[in-house]
Amino acid sequence: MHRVAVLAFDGMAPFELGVVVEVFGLARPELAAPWWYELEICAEAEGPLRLVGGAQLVPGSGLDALARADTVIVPGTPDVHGTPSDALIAALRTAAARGARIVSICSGAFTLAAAGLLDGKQAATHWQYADLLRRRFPAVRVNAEQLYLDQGAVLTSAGSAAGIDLCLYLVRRDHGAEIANAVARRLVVAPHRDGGQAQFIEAPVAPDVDQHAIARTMEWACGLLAERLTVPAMAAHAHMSVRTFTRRFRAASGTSPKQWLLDQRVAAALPLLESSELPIEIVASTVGFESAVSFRQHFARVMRTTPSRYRREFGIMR
DNA sequence: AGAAGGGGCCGCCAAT
DNA sequence: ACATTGGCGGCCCCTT
Repeated sequence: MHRVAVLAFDGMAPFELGVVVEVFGLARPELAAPWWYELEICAEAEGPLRLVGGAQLVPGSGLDALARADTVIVPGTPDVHGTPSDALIAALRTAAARGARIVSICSGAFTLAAAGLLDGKQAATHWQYADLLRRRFPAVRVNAEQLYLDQGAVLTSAGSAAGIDLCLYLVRRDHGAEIANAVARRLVVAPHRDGGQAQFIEAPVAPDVDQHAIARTMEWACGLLAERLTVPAMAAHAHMSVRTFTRRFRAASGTSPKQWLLDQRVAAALPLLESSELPIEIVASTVGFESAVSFRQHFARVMRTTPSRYRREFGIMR
């Protein structure tokens, strides 16, 4: 059993709380995980806390929850210019010193930084706040490029939705990709999306209706990963010229078709690495790579490890 | 490991 | 006047 404590603040947005509840707060008896999480929503004040949108929240516990948590999650603070109370800072420091995993979402990085937990460490935050975070806490190495960053005991994530990616990543670390993918499927989100926030800066809101056409072609392509898929073939499936297809594809997804394909192939390889003992060569060709060499190359780019190291870490035969 | 060949990406622009 | 399309070409990165 693993206790997760998530902090709630007066004036917070309910979404980030919801993300954490979805991933850690729901029972998942269908998943065949040897253990699951126990979630506590806690707050400094006894509440009721006001949430953006007008609802009120009565937290289940106080800061004492941080003293028994294995993972502490700090969502975005409503006030990026303010300073957390001494009590909160002390509770966070104690938890960290005890060995608890400390996690922030969006502007929650400000709270961690104020507690000194990010000194000398790399940290992700929402791109709008990156400069402010740098200025207020020069000891923090702000990285505005990544969706989330794993610094071992301290993990930070960018905008609110990147909190989903980070929470799924934690599940992957704890239970392996197969379980994490199952949770992702239940939430109907991508099990893993690659790095950058740049795509969202360029296209903050998903554009128009032909999103749908692109999505259908993506789905079609996912079923044919093992085949030799070319961009012209995908364009033909979408009934578009190659030029229009690549243009719409980028607008809808933030990447190019080929890049997306490669990422999908890597993602498809994860469960094979985890729960089979197929040689790397076979895994590579099964998910559509022409050679093990290029598989290793793209695997490293996306996952920042080698396939065999990944298998050793997350494989069922661990 | 490193180089050559080829497909993919995207800025540019004329045409619609 | 303005937006969208799709061919072209050169650079880039993937593959071999």
